[in-house]
Amino acid sequence: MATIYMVNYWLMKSEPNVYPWEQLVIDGSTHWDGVRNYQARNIMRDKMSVGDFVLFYHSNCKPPHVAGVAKVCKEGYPDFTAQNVDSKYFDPKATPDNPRWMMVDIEPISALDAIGLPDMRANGDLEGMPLLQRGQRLSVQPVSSEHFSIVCSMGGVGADEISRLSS
DNA sequence: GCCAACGTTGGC
DNA sequence: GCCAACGTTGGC
Repeated sequence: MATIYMVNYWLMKSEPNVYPWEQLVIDGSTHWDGVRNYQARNIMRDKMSVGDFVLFYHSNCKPPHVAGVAKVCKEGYPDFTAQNVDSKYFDPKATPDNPRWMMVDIEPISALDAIGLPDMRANGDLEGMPLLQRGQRLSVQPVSSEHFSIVCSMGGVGADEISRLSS
């Protein structure tokens, strides 16, 4: 009997002057530290699974854009930077018993031609995408499989090609 | 640099 | 538990 694995899709924001897509490619994988928002934490802790796809989004730049596709390669575990007094992400309320903040690891799958936020807004097929909602600030957010495919296509890589590259 | 939208903090 | 003050995010 075959086991069906549910693959989910996400979008994660990073400021290019803090941690750009190019650095992820150099590193080969990275732990997504520094998330200090409960909603985003809960997604990483409860929802993300190994094999899930991630749109890697560059925020706070002109224009903001999706830069590539990554894949979750390690499921939620404590964000150790919260317990490091020397880290800018240090949180005195985080302890070994109650780490408070969680992270996942991701690895790059494929670069995309930069897909600017204005282009995404202009694409009616992306209507309803959380990223495009007014006032949304979540740094880790869900993406539907349909929207994921559309964004990949806009970036010059078919979703089937993404699947092939990730296996 | 502005500011809208949110999230968090802490006094009461 | 309310809510004002404050801090942060992030597009513009």
